[in-house]
Amino acid sequence: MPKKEATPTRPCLLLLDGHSLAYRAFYALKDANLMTTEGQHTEAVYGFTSMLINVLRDEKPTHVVVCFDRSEPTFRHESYADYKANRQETPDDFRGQVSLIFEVLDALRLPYLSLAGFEADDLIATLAHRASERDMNVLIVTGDRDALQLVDERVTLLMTRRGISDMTRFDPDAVVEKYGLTPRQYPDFAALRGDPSDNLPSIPSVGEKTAAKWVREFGSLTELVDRVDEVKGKVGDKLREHLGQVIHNRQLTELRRDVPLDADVAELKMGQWDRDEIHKLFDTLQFRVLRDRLYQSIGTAEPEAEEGFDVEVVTLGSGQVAGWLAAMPRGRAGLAVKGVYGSGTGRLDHLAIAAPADAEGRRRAAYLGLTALTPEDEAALGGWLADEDAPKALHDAKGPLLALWAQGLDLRGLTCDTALAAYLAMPGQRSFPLDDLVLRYLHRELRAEADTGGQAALFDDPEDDAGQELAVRAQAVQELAEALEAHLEPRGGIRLMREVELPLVRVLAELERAGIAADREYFTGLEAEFGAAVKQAVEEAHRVVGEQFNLGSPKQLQEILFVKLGLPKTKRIKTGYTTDQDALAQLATQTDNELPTILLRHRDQTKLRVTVEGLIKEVADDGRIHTTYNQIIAATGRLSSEKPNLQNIPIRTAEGRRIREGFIVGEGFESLLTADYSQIELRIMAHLSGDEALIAAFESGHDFHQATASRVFDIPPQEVSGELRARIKAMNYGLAYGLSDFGLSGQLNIPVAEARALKNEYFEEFGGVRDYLEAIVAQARHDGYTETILGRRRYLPDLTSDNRQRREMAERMALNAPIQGSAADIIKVAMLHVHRALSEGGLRSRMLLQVHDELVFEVAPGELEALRELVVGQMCAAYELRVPLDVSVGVGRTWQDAGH
DNA sequence: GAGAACACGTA
DNA sequence: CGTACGTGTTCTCC
Repeated sequence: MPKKEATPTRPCLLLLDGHSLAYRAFYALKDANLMTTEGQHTEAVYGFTSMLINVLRDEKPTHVVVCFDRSEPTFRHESYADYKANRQETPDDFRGQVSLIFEVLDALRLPYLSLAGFEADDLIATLAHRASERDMNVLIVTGDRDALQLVDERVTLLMTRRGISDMTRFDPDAVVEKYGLTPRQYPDFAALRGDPSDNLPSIPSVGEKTAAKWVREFGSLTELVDRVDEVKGKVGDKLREHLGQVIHNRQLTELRRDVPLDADVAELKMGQWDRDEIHKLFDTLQFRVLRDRLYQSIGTAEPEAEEGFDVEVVTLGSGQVAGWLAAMPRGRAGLAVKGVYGSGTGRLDHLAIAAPADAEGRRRAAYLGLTALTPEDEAALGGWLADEDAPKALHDAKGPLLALWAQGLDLRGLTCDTALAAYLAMPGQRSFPLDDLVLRYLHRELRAEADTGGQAALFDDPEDDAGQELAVRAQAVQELAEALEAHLEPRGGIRLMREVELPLVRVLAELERAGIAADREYFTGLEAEFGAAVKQAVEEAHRVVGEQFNLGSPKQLQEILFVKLGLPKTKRIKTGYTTDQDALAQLATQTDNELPTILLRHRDQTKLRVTVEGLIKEVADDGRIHTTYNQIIAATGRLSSEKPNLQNIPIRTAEGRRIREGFIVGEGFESLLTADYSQIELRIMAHLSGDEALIAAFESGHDFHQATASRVFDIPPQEVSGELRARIKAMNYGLAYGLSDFGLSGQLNIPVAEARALKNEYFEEFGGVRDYLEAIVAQARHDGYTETILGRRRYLPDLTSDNRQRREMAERMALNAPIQGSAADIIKVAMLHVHRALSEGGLRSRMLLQVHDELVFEVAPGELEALRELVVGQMCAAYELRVPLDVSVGVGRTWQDAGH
């Protein structure tokens, strides 16, 4: 086999409009008033550099150049004396910053250009044109809308929206979607509309709407001019009257693609920057944080992997799907999708399927659009996707699954989800981008392998680029699935993936699709109520202090509390002294000042108001809230919930519980049912430690905390006071978190010595627990990881760290991970079993939410008792511990009523 | 403007 | 100086 050269699918040229971005940055940061100690303003150079770092990190261009305007008049000024005549003079604070930007670019070894008589836009147009001709992709970054005319299949525009980094990405479709016009039509539209910023006059009573309508109707300005008599009414007269001016506008709006530049686009390659020079320059500019960001994001030149992916991809046209699928070799296919999904729904537009290697070792892939399938194609594809016996691998399948469901398709036969597999292999990582995994496990780049020598024609059609890209992903997923399975196999992770995590994807998708019904009006009323309470607290606080201040600002609070009022100092934090709940409560009792109490109420009510606001925003058109569960975030194996987070809805206070009344039973259902495990983590601790006394406490039939307290203090259970029970409860729970004597003393408000004594008394009775906790840390230090009852690992390299703080942190994690993680394992198994039993039992009731140790169901009419029995039965039997699992159930119209 | 810090809700 | 999360607001960057 001839060695293939490692070139990316296609080189990418990044073109930036220097002045446009510098101005944006300057105005965005003007209020921040950034300057060096010598008084040199740095808003523009700071903002520009910050944006540049982000774009380089996110887009990884191969070539780059920054274009600047010049002070000399341009050909536009010659043609139109008033061109940009209304521009305000450059602000004083901005002066000098452009030359600093040049210095930054020099240090970064990035080229920049300007040419007398032309604007940066024209240079960009010219370079984009040249790059396109050389088959490069182009990415333009500017705040100038005139650049929209340059967008085509090869040229993408990133336009700054408000500041500098909030950018909209424009490909041709996006331009049409946003403006209802093609990129080519945009300058026609701009000429008709006029442009106040360039001082181009507009036609009286013709605004954006009319201008856009004409261009759409006639197709182009030329056509409109030819048939100008067809435009009826007063606006028609106005148009005819100002036609000359419009045509002149049009000439000025056109960007020149033939600027006489010496630059050869192929030579604008990204190079390595000068570390020394960057250090010196950033020292002068006093860019401390920015330097760290630079080194972090692009500082470590990533190890270049040599190879990409060899894929033969065909774009399947009408009627070709069935045949291609039928001819696919046996084995597991890789799948990659393009589309949007989330919040329980979605829509896919393209799909790539990477077939397993055939007998000769050839790998073929197909790329197909989902929007224009023939009925036959759709049937063939749908059949294959839903075929349990056609094995597939996908990266992060839950979203795509929801999208497919929304499109009337199903996905079965998933034998590996590479994101899940990677999560089990590296549970501490918080995200699993495909390109990173490919580099780590396959030692390759996520890109197509291009043949050397004039084969560029292969990819001439930009449409094919998209297909190629998606096919590469599909291929990567297919190979990655094998690699990750090979990695997990000897580590005991395969069963966990196949029997728990993978089947759970489907269950979670159903939860997300179902959502939970919300009472929007109720929430709105609640929001108003909390809002009023907030307002009142603010007024009271201002009155008490005698001045206006922002109660939401910890910084201002510190100033008021500790300086102005001179109240006792609280716990130190990075920025001074904490103003958190505990501290405020302490101040409230320590002093006569009523402010801490008011602040507490303000915090409280603000939090509730904000929570309700967040929920209202998330109510979908179906009147339900569809959260998204993240299965690959929590290092312990728990799920997390986002958009909105339904796992932290208040429950502790009466006011907070009112929010739960807004979660209601949906139409067609009878009630909500909640089922939660009582003290599951403590039961797991009893199981794992095997401590007979602890096990006995669970089997005693008494309240668990009461029973343990009775044993510690050697008194009959019924004589355990509330105070003693509370102490032991804190102890029971604290143990699983690695609670220190200090922490316990703080929590119970007792001296450290007393806390230590309490702990010793506890361990005298429950010595097995201490032995277990010590053993688990020792084992983890030895092996490098902890394990749950289902073999879920958590790696803790810091257990051998020299840094005491890090090491002790890791020790607490090691204590907690098997307990929290095993609880997560058990409820995941319970969810699978409940789900299966619901379907096998033919029940219409459905699972809606999971909150770590609680499941929420919607009860179909007449199914309450059957559901209760099924849920309790399945949850209790999910895993056999040395103590029984206990489940308590509540039923009601709202989540609050269903609580217990 | 982006990112860090703080604060706080749940299990 | 108790684990695991997600979200909102304010402040800093220089």
